[in-house]
Amino acid sequence: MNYWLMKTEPQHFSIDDLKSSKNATTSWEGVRNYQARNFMRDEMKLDDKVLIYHSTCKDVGIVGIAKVVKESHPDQSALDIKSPYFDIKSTVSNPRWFMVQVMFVKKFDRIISLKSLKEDKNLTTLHVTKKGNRLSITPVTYKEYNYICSLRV
DNA sequence: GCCAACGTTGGC
DNA sequence: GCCAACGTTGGC
Repeated sequence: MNYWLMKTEPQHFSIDDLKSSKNATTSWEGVRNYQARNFMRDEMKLDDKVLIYHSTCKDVGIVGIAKVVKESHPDQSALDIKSPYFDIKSTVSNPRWFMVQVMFVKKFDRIISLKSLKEDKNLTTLHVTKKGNRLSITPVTYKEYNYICSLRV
């Protein structure tokens, strides 16, 4: 099993929005970065665990856990001309963008702030603590995942 | 709103 | 293939 961190902007789609979604499940649409796409398309497998991270907001950090419930399939929003994620270069026969579906697992009792992640000596290898990190989906090691879960319930 | 860091585009 | 220009991300 693999472990991941996925960023979301809570003013757009928060962990509470995920929890209150139908079946507590959402399609992770709108990723338009090749590296992040490749993780979803090639490496994210059923039941992989996902740390949900809130970015570009007042309280930045990891807020809870989700899991993969459907593996890679084409991101339909790229084909929808009315979608903000529309991409003219993506077609039905040759889709450019892929997504997975994730399901809410739990919300932590409180956020694990970016500040505390950065200060934690056990998490110096976590991608999100590194300067200039912009990738919206990053792999997390089993060790990092377990450690982060041990910080919160 | 600022700005550093990074990704993408396109001319050459 | 190089690289400058531009666009985006995201913390602060």
